[in-house]
This record gives sequence, C-alpha cells and structure tokens, in this order.
Amino acid sequence: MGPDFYDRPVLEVAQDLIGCVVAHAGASGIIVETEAYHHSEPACHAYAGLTARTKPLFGPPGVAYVYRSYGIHALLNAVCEPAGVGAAVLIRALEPLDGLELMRERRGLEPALDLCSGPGKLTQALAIDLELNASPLDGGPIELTPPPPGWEEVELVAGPRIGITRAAELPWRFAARGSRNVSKPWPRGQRDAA
DNA sequence: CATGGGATTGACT
DNA sequence: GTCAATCCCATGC
Repeated sequence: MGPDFYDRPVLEVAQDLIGCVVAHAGASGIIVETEAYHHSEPACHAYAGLTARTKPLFGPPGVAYVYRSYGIHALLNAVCEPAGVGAAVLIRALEPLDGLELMRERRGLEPALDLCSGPGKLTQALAIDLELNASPLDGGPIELTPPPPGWEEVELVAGPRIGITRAAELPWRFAARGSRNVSKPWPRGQRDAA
C-alpha cells in the first residue's frame, strides 16, 4: 500500500489497517489490533515536538517508526498524515499467517496465539528491530499489503489504549471483533463499532 | 554531562 | 497480582 493510504487522519488509517497483512523476513500476519497516536495528545512521542528520536513521525507517511520500549522491546508503528504532522499507528497484535515455524524459533514458544499477541511479541516474531526505523512500508524490507479474502470488511471494536500513563482515556485502540490474538481481552460492554 | 522514565513482557508469589 | 529487566533519548542542571 502506497503513501496515499497513510496520508489521511490517523484514526481512519488505524481502523483501515485492521485486516491488512504485515510481512518481514519470511513471516507474516494479519493485523488485528492497532492504536492511533497524534502529536496533539501527550501519549504520543511526537507531542514533545520534532527531535532526533521523533523525526520519522514527522516525515512523509507510509514509513515505519520503530522504537525501543522499556529498554527491551521494539514496537512497530506506521507513520500517517502529511509530512510535518507527527502521527502514527501502533501495530499491537497480529494473527499469524505465514512462517509460523520461524516465529516459533524466534519467540521460543509453541502456541500460535502467543506468537504475535502483543506489540513487543510481533516485532520479535517478524524479526523487526530498530534498524528498520524510517524504512518504507511499501517496497521496503517490511511490506504492508491489503486484506486477504475474508478480511476486507472486518467488524471493529474500539476502546481505550493500553499501557500508557497519559491521555489514557481516548478510545483510540481498535481491534477485529472476536479475534483471539489481541494483546489483551476486550472488556465487557466495549463492543461499540468504531 | 547525569538522570529518569517509558506505547512491555515474562517470571515469580 | 506484583516486579524486575534494560536501552534510548528528552529533559534538566
């Protein structure tokens, strides 16, 4: 998917990315959970403004923003909105599609449900690291492609974002309804379509 | 130049 | 349920 897909409001892209396929290093998965981040709210790294770290966030859309969290995990984001606007979609969970054995090797785990059910897990399963920061999501090492048959029209649920301390109340987390591969079970009563 | 915190995970009680 | 691990970088002196 080219830059035009990402050159839109980050909330739209976050919802449209559900069902799309991420592929890297011989493994791939379907996106089942995302979160939107925008420079206008304090949970986003871009909130602090343009720095060496957040530079890709303010760059052209359709680019990966990979950063290290808690000193251990790499998290994968897709940069959105026009260049100059700091916004990105965090890929939080995948449903494993291809390369399951590679994923198991990299994760040291067997259950398919545990391979990509978290932002730090899926980067490990797909061997995505900080080197891929600022690389294109179309024609680059990481490839994002449109939903396979059956995933074009996925029913979505929205809810509050996870694991952040600021602006945690914004319902900017999206997931495919009923997917068992999400990072955390959806709370009861949180079934509003986005 | 030193320090502290973070969009997480996994192991342990 | 609680807690440590561990590195990049924004912030402050």
